[in-house]
Amino acid sequence: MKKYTTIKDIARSLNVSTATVSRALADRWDVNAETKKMILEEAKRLNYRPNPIATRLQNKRSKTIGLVVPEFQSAFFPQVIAGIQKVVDEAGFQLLITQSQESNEIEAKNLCLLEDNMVEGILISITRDGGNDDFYKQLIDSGIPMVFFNRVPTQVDAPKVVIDDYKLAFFATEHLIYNGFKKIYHFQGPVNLSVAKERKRGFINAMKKHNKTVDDSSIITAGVFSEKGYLAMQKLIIQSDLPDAIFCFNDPTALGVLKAMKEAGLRCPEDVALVGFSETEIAQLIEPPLTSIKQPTYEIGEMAARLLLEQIESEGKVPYRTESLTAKMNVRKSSINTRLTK
Amino acid sequence: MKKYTTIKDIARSLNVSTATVSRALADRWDVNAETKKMILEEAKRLNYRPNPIATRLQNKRSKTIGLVVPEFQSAFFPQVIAGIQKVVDEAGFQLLITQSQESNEIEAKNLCLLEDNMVEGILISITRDGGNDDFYKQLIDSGIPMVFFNRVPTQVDAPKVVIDDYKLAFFATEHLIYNGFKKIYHFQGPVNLSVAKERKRGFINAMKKHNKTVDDSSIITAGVFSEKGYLAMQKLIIQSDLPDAIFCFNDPTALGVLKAMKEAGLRCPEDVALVGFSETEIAQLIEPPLTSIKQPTYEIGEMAARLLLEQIESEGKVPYRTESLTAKMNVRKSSINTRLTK
DNA sequence: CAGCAATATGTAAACGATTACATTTCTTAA
DNA sequence: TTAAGAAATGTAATCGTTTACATATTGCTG
Repeated sequence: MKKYTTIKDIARSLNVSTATVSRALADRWDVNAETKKMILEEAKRLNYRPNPIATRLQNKRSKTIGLVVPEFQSAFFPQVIAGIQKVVDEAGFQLLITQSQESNEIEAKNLCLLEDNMVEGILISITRDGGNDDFYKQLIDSGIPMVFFNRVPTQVDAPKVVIDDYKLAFFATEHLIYNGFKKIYHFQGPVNLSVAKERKRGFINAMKKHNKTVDDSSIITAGVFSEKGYLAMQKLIIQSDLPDAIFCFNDPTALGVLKAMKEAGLRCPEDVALVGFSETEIAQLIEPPLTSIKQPTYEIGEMAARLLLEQIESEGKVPYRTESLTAKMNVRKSSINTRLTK
Repeated sequence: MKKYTTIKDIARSLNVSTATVSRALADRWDVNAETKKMILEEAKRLNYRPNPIATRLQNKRSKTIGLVVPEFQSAFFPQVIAGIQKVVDEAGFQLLITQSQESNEIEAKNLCLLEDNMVEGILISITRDGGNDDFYKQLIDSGIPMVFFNRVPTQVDAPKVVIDDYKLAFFATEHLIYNGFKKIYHFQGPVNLSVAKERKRGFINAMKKHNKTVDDSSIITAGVFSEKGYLAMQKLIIQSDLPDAIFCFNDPTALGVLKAMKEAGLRCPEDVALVGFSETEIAQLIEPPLTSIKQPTYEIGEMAARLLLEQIESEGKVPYRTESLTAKMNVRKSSINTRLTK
């Protein structure tokens, strides 16, 4: 095990008390300028580094915040994490990152782990199965602030960071309608997820506004991964029940749909147009480039971290608020009606 | 701030000393069975949880290992991290994840942070600029074991986990040659990266073996991101200096190349065939599906974590070893010579 | 010159846990 | 009967840092 220089080493070598050293290093007013200089020099010479563990024990603060995300295979969460990291680093906190792998059980285990590590607050985006509402409430009651982002529980009262999924789903659907597509389907996400519900609601209301019928057959559950989109689309192709446009819950789903289409010799957007959601770099790289909703991923992370730090510093005295960030629809070739433009 | 139950609370409430409580909780032999039972019950009643910070200070072990990756926007590192997490969790260690953002400076900062947090070991994949060799050596000398994976330094003596980049690059190139492509180029990665050097070496030697000339014009530097591949390909197109196949350093580069090709009306593989490296899910989803080398990402993470734990537990008494895992080439449409098959 | 700030430093307790050593009580063998 | 050992528990130091309080020295005012 490595031997570190401690405050005692400095004190001994300089014949002063550890208290003085501590004060000098903390740059307090009540220590002689010369002594301070001497101590700082000696500290440098001995390559002194404060032991954060001791500091934390003394200050009764872990200076750590916990993070729980469903996964980080897709590009979305890594980008959010980058934003979180920045804010958390600047505030001198550390980040403990965990993955729930879309399982409520693992999520609960992760939360316990974070609690055991005395995190001062928790950032979380819940699993697609809806998470552990009671546990969240318990943690918050016990004094650990939580901030939810992106995937948030409806029944828990806490700060949240979201985008206006409803509005953007509405826009996306209207965009397809204005482009002259007649038979529009929605491939919805996991039914337990509030974001999925909101996007679906946006789709339905936009359709209704334009007097288009929405029935059971026009809303198909297709999960979060490309595989599910692929299978769902294959099924439609076999049934010969093809819409002329699909608004997908997210980009991976849309990519899966596209794959199934290509295999069946269908062309996008000529045969079926597509719109995705929460785009990543790939949207622009594939053929055809995919129309999608660009979420401010980095900013979501920053904002969530800020709200949490706010709760921590204020010791829960600041009222909860929900921040809704604006996203943007990027129209690309996959949703342009070629018949209309000709 | 939350109030936790401590060992003192239990001791006080039961009128025993903290030493006895500590011993009972650690399940030592020298404590009366009844006392032990009483203490365990009281601990449960008071919902006692040991304070990990105090334990670490006392034991001088942080039970934490640090991780430094260049980024986690691409799918590669997140998958590796998943493998690391598993092993590290099982060993009862925690993982402190940091990102160097491909900058040597940030990497050095991250390493300092990890050192300050008394991590017991470090897992690292270095930046594309070649990292901080001297710093690594210094850390290892000071007693912090390090294990390098994927992107490893050549000058530092330490355990490493890699795949046989040379061999697979050789195979990939031969695959293109066997497919009858005549003019084959290599878009190489950052010149400071050993993996880039190895892949280039594989390319060159495969070409030589088959008596094909390799000159300056057939090896083009294109970095790690799709943007660079895109720009490099645009340049070739403008110069009308088109090969009939390109072996790319990685998939993002290949995707960038593909984008430039599509914009120029070129078709893959008919006009230019492509092979990528270290594939992710997208390789199968794009059109045409991309031939690429599939790395055992999860296993790389597991192996790296295991080697590190081995170093930690043995206190550096186990000799260093380099593990080379096997990767696999997945041949897809992007590299099939259509002229040949007809 | 008494008395009081202001300045600078030291002493010691504290954070929560662990553990070497000391102490007490009880067995047990010679 | 007694010395030695086992069994169970307590005392106090320790990890590295912070800080309330005590102390000592100096300068300044009336």
